[in-house]
Amino acid sequence: MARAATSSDIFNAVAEEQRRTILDFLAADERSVGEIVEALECAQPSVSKHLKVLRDVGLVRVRRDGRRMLYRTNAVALKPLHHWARTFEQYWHQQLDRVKERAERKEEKKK
Amino acid sequence: MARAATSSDIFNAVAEEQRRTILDFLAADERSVGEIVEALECAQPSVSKHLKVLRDVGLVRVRRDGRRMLYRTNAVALKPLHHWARTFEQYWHQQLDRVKERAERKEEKKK
DNA sequence: TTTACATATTCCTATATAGGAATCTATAGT
DNA sequence: ACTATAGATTCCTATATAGGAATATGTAAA
Repeated sequence: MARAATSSDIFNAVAEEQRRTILDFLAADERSVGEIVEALECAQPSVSKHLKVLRDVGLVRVRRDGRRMLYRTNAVALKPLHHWARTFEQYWHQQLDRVKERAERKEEKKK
Repeated sequence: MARAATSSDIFNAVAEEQRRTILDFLAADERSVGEIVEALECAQPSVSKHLKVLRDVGLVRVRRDGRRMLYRTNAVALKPLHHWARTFEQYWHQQLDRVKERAERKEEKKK
């Protein structure tokens, strides 16, 4: 079997760096495709394809304005990613604590 | 060009669901490959391959115990993912606020 | 040193890109 | 009705899987 489709879920969709950059760029305000192309210095068809993937998984919303399409990040759709990463917070605190302890024991020995 | 390698960064590595499940499973305690195979109901070679990807990006650590290999999640390596997702927190709060406002305006009209 | 057990690696195949080029579609202006 | 502009879609290709089967490697026990 091949890798899961990029548009099968948000994890696969944001695996591509350009798509993360697009989400960053569209987070605060809506922007046209042309503005994204200029900001990313990326070919227009590539941007359109990335936007389709992001649309398919609900990470961006679109509305038409004349002949331009205005895209905007749908931040809420990133919650599952944030939530998953967050479940590991407790463990990395533990890890840092262990590092600290070791450093402190070393200090003790010096004395 | 094809998709970036799964082992090119943590975002690509965790795009695969099985690999996320493995990270969940190895978060609290170290486990042998056999235990992972049993827990995931996944073929042993597949698990070994997933573990290699996770090792390559630093998401798991290994140590040998006799003829078993004990793996454990290196939670700290997930921080960049958490941090990136977190930058959108402010935006989804704004979104939820807008939804709330709309609901409240509706309530007002009813009266 | 055989034998058994635990993992890792190799080989194979179907599939899904990402990017570039070319083309199609839709809307606005004249 | 034309023409120009903004985006979307299609076609093409090199590349990287994920999973299954078979095999190799490494360690422990008899």
